[in-house]
Amino acid sequence: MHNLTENREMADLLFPDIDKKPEYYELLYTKRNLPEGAKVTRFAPSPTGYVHMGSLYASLVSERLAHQSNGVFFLRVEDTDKKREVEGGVSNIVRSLSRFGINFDEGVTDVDDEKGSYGPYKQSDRMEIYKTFAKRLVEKGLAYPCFCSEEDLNRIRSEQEEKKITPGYYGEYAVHRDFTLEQVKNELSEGKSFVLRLRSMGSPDNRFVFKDLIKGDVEMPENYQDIVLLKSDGLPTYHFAHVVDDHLMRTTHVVRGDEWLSSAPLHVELFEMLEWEKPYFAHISPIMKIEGSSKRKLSKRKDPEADVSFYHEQGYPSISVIEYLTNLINSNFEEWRRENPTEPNTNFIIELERMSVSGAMFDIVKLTDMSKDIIAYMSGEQVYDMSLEWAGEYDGELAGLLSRDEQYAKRIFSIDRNGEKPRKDFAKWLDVKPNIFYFFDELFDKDVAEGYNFPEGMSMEEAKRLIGEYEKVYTHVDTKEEWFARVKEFCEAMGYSKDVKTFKKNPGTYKGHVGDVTGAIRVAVANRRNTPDLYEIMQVIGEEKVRERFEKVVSR
RNA sequence: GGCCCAUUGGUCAAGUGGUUAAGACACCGCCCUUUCACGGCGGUAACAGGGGUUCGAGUCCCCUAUGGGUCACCA
Repeated sequence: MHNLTENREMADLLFPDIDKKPEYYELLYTKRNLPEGAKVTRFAPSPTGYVHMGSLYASLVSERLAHQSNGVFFLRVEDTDKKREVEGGVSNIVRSLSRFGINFDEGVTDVDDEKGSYGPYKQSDRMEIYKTFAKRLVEKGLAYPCFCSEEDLNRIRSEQEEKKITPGYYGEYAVHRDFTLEQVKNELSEGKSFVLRLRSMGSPDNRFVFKDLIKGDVEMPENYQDIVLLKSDGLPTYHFAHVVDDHLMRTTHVVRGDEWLSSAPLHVELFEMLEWEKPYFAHISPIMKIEGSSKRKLSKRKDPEADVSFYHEQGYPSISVIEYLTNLINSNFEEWRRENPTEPNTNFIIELERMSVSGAMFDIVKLTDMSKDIIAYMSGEQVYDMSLEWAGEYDGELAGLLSRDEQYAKRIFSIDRNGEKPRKDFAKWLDVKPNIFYFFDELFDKDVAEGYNFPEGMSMEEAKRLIGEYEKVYTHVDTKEEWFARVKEFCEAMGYSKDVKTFKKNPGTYKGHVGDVTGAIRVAVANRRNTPDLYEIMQVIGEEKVRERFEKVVSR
């Protein structure tokens, strides 16, 4: 171990341009003045632009934690790996999250824009800060330069593998750990680049208890690896940046994927070396996907549903996705929702302690079900607005039809929607077109061109007979009751029973029952065997078109 | 392989030593109904296995199995 003056000299040698002291930053980013219990959380993606379902999930937890406690939620961009960066990535992330109602109080707002007084919020703009703290670590003898090349490291690794011992840079393998000032000077004068490593004081034999808000108390060995703090390009590693940033930005709760749990001992060591108060940690389990009989993490490469933009494209209302995820966070959400059907989901208080410690399987069927419920309770007006907005982006033809006659479209969406038991035929806006196409002649004609879809067992001849006769008795101005009474009357005239029960009692005496007759009419009008209320449909379509459609069948 | 985490029905999950082991989705049946859907009622279905501790264990301990995470100058 070197002495104090030598450490100072080393620090100046390594960071000649750093003139600020850590104290400067401590004063610049003072403790936040927040109400008791307020949580400060963050979302810290790398700017690839891609937002994974798991990231949305984690950011939702963070966002709720902050906002339900009157705290602060901010966005920090972790762009310390230049290879990963994607152009437009940042704005894409911001846009994706804001679509889901996740908004930031502070942090990066766009490529070169940010708000808040704890910035910069982009790690690449914080170089001086990292170096200032790195320099302090060197001064304290807690960090040192390492001149190993990639080949050197590989050599060490293979030797360790051969000996079947834990790989890594530590102990006798930490070849530069005890380099003297002179030796360092020599390497530097040869123009060698270096990485800055932590001089770990831990030992694998020392165990400690790590407190995690979700996983509970986890007993783990201390960190003893001299991990890299600053890479040879001068940028910090995740570990170092996380500790420095979350301290300076005064994060109170670090919520992140549990893939970080195993490096938590390292982070703890760093916080302690820097003599900082540790934030609370919450490591959340990944969202899984079932494939055959095995579980695995929802994968960016294999699963389209892993990318949150998938839901936007399919037209799942973002609130559906959020409520589904909220239910995954705390499963008592469903119960709460039943008791509070109209409250915004943000009124539901999430609790980390109630989160599952193991990974939940992503269940798109359940999401679909929840989404149907959510859409079912929207007004026709809302459904119109939202599907039009979606269509504007993804289905020009549908958008055209919906905006051609707004009143007409709104009447379509209002069918069977405002009662106690609304229909649940849409889970996403992609479902709209196949369910309303028959209201538009051009789509209907195209559909019918491929053939009519009359009820099982009904011949085309019989269908033509029924429709031909029905055309004569159809009275457009009937009320719903009159209309249905007339249908029943018509059934008897045509040899069908006027209700299902009568038919079932004496199947031989009838050609069929009222359901078959209405089925034929329904197909003539909509070419679908299942639709919302038939009377309403005919009223919306209008007498002229209804008659045209009857004719179309008869003249087939 | 080392370290860490997990394991309640097909899925999400309640449950914190004494329960007929909730509920939701899915599935099946019945009812309602002009069809389908909606809705209502009901049903099938679970504590990974083995040892302990205890009067008593899904709940506590140990072992095994299985699954997951992590072991980079990536985050």
